[in-house]
Amino acid sequence: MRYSSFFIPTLKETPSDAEVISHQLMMRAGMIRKIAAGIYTYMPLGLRSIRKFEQIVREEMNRAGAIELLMPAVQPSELWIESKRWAQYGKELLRFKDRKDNEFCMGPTHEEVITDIARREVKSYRQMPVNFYQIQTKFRDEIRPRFGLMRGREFIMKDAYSFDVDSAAADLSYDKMYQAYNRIFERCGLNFRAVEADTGSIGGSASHEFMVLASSGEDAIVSCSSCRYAANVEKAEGVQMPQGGAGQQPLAKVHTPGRKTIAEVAEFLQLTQSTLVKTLICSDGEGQFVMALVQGDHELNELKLKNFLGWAEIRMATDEEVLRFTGSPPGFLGPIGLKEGLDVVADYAISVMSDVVVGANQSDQHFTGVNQGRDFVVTRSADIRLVGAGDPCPRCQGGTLEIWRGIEVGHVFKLGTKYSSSMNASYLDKDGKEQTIFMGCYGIGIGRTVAAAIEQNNDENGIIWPLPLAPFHCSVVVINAQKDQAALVAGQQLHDRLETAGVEVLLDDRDERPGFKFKDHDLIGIPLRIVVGGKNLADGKVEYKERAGGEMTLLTPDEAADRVLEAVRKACGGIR
RNA sequence: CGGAGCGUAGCGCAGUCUGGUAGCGCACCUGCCUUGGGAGCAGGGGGUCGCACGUUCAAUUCGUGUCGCUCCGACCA
Repeated sequence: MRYSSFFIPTLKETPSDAEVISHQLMMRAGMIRKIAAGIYTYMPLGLRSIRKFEQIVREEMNRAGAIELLMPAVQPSELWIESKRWAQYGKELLRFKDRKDNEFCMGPTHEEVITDIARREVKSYRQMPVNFYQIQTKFRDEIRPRFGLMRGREFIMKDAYSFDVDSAAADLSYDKMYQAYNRIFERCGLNFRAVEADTGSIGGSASHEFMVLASSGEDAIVSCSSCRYAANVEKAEGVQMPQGGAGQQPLAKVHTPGRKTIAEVAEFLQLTQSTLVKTLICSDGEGQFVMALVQGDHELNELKLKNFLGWAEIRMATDEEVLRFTGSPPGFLGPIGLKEGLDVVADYAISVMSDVVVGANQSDQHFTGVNQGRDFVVTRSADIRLVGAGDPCPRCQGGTLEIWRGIEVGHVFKLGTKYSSSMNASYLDKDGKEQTIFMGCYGIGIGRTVAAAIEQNNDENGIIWPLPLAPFHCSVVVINAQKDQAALVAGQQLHDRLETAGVEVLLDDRDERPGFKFKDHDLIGIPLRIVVGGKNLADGKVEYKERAGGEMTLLTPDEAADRVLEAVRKACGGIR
C-alpha cells in the first residue's frame, strides 16, 4: 500500500477531550474520529487493527469449536420482558418505538436473542454441546462514556453462548472458552491476567475476567505472590482470622468534639486506625437497612455486602436516615444501644478485635474499651471488606496479595439455567424426558482490547504496536521520493517483494521531508521500518529499525526483507 | 443523578469582565526554496462566534432559556 493512496489523517496536537493515552494516540494517529459522546468512526487505519484482532478472535473461537452467526442489533421488547430484564435494565438500555408503536432496544448484549434461537432450534441432547458466537456492534447508553474506545456507548464485541445438557458439560464448555481466551490474548502479545470476578447484572454462578494490566485501568485486581490466585477486588476474598484474645478494658465514654472521621478520632485519642471500628449504614433503596462494621483502616466492599444480603441494590444511607436509626448524625455511629430492627453485619476482622473504639450514637461522643459480646451484639459475621495489597492469600499458605490496575477486555460466565428456565429453553434427553439447557456466555471487547494494547505499548513518540495487532507490519520510507527515482524504485521493489510474501507494507512515497515522515511512522506505531534513500542506497544498503527499540542497522535490501519476514513469522505465526 | 466548566475556522486557543460585526498557532491552497527527526519566505481561502428569545441605535460580548460536550462525585460515618 502506498501511503499517498491510503488515508491517515494524523494530528500534531492532542485533542483536548482525550484523557487517556490510548484515546489521545488513536485520535492523533488518525485511527478514530468522534461523532457523538461515546460514538466513533473507525478510520481506515483503526479499522485495520480492529480487523486484525477480530481475525485472531475468529481463528481461536473456531478452533475451540464455536460457530459464527450474526444476530440483529435491534431487538424487540418481548424477549426482554420474558427474561425480566426489560424492567431490570435501567437507562443503559436504549429503547425506542417503531412506526407501529412497538417497543425495541439497541442490543447491549444478546442472551435473549440467542436463547430464543436455541429454544426453537436446539431440541435434542444430540445437538449439544453447541456454542454460537458473533462479532457485532452493541450499544449501551453509559452514564459517562469516556476514554475513547475504552468505554464507548457503541462498541464492537465478540460474544459467544454455549449450550449444554447439564452442569458438568457446561463446565467443560466454559473451560474451553477460558483456554481459548488465554490463547487469544497471548497471541496479541499482551500482558494480562485472568481473574475471578463478580457476575454482575448478567447473573450466573461463576465467572472470570481477562484483564490487560495498565496503570490507567478502571478496575483493581489482586494476585497472589506465590500461587495462581487472582481476582477482581470486587470479588477478592478476605481471610477469616482466628479468634483473638479477650478484651481487658472497661467500657468508657469519651468526649470527641468535632472528630468525625476515623483518622480524626484516631489522632485525637492517640490510637492507630486499626483499633477503631468503622460503622456504616447501608440501604437497599427499598426500605431495608443494615449496619455494617469494618476495621477502622479497612474499607467496606459494598458489592460483597450486597451479595451477602441478597439485595438487588445497595447504597449508603442518607444523613437523615442515619439520624432516624441511631439518633446521631454520621461520624459518631456505633453498634452499642441500637434500636430494635437494625441488623449488624460485621466483617470477619471485627471478631478478632478487642478493646476497640466505636461511635456512641451521639454527637461528639465515642466509646473506648468496647468488646463484642459484652458491649454489643453482631447479628452476622461475613467477609465484607475490600482486600488490599499485602493481605494474606485466601488460597495458599504464606502468599500475600499484590494489587494491579487492569482493563477488562474479556469476561466468561457460567450462566446455568438463568435464561433457559425463564425463557423455556429445553431439550429431550436420551430417555425422552424434558430437561433445561445449561448455558454459558463469553464476551470480548474488540475495540477495548485494541485500545488496551496501545495503553500498554506506547512511548513519547506514539504507539508501539505488537506485531499481531499492527495495522501494517512494516513501513518502507523512501527519502526524497519525488526527486530520487532510484530510491523510489528500490523502495517499490522491496514493498512488492514483501507484500507478495504476505507482509503488510506501507510504502511512504509522499513528497515530505524525512523528519516529517519519521514522526508519522513513529506516531502510528508501525513495528518494523525500512528506510530507502541517499548515500546508503548508493552503497547497496537500506536501513532496518524496529519501533520498539533496538539499533538501526544497515543491510542489503534482501537482508532487510529477510529480517522483516522472520519477525512477522515469529510474532504472527508462532503460536498457531 | 448531584456539582463544576466549556461551546469562537478542520484542530488547539485568545478576544467577552469594560457592547461598536473577530484574531493567533497548526492544518489547508498557490509559488519559490528546502530534503535524515513535524523547515523557511511570500501570497491566499475558510467563521450566521452552538441554537432560540430578550435588552440595546448596535450583541461573540449583557440576560433568560435550550442543546451539545467535558471534568469531578457517587468510600462519607
